[in-house]
Amino acid sequence: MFDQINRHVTKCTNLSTEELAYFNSILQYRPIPKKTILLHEGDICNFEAYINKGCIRNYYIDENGFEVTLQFAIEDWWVSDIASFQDHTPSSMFIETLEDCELLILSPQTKEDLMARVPKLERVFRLMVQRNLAVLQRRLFKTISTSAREKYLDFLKRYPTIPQRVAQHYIASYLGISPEFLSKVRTKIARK
Amino acid sequence: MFDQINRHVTKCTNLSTEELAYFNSILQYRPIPKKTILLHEGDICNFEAYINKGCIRNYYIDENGFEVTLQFAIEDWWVSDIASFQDHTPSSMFIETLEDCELLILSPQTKEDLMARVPKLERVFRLMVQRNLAVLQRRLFKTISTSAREKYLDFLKRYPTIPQRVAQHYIASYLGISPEFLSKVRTKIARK
DNA sequence: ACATTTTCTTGTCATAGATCAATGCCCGTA
DNA sequence: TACGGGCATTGATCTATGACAAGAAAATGT
Repeated sequence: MFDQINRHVTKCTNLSTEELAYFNSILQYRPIPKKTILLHEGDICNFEAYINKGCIRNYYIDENGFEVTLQFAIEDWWVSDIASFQDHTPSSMFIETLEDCELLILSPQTKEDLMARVPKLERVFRLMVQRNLAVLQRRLFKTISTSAREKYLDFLKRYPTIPQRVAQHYIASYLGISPEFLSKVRTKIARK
Repeated sequence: MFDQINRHVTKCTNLSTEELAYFNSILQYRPIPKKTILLHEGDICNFEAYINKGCIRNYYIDENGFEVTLQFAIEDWWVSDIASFQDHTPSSMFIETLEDCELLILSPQTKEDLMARVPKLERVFRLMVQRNLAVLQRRLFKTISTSAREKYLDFLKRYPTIPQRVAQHYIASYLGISPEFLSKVRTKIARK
């Protein structure tokens, strides 16, 4: 059950058996059914969840009720609203399971304890956030500078497994285009 | 000369006088004239720079030669291409001074040393990156979900001092709209 | 297997914003 | 004081994408 997450965490540092055991002991295992909203806008995010199995997205809802998907997360990813989690401030996003999931969860307190007891993990988490940031920077750039078609093709290249797992209108909301237009883009691509 | 950066760094942790002294001793002071390109696409970013004075932007150039400004940075901010800096991989962005600047610089090696010697700073830098990430998440959301007008008004609210310091076409490239259209948006706002 | 809901497609029309071109402005340099 | 080069503005088109509507297809539960 912890194999996957342990491999993940030790990718960029090495931990002793005791450290790993401690780490695993504080993770809370939670199976969650699909279509469950784990975090509502306005809530304070009290989890940082490693996905052992399943698929999750987090998204915003704008003033007109339109959803903007910030991220899809699948096996071996973490999901959270870091800002809300860190500062205990109300979140402005939603987090929702798209499939039945198995999660390994850190609460703010256990994470603090963990960092205090295994300081090496501070670095691991920093690197994780950095990677996240780099990915998001690139995405903003692409969002601003390319057409719907290119964004979709780029998405397929980077996340080839996602389209088989989630409904297309979610992908549209990730790309920042309407579902109808995504459909048109797809038929055009298919025709060629 | 180090007052500002020391206040900045001790905002979320407290360091002993020796730790601070060590930190300051490894910072490299560099005055840089305006319009200097500090990092070219393809280069490996070998600095993480704290801005003591001045204004900097980093930006991408797309396949059609259009610039997309990722970020303006002024006093009390850090600039770098973290991904390139961390992994020693070629950067895909440019970093350019917009005014004469005074920088305090970390190289990858000195940063490693610093982290090893003052582990508390690991946390400080993680929090910095997290904050960055949260800001960028919000920006992506706004970029996707709002009109040029709203984005501009939002920009004015969040960064009220920037417009006085940088040319308008830079702001347009930050907002992801053409300079001409920004001009039109502005006149419309002014008329009301 | 059927009914109901959700998702996807296709068409028409509307619009925010891009592109291009022309003009004037400001500012640094000689 | 004049001149040249970037900037900003304005107006006239053009285009990618959105909005709406209706139907087809696929998924879901009973």
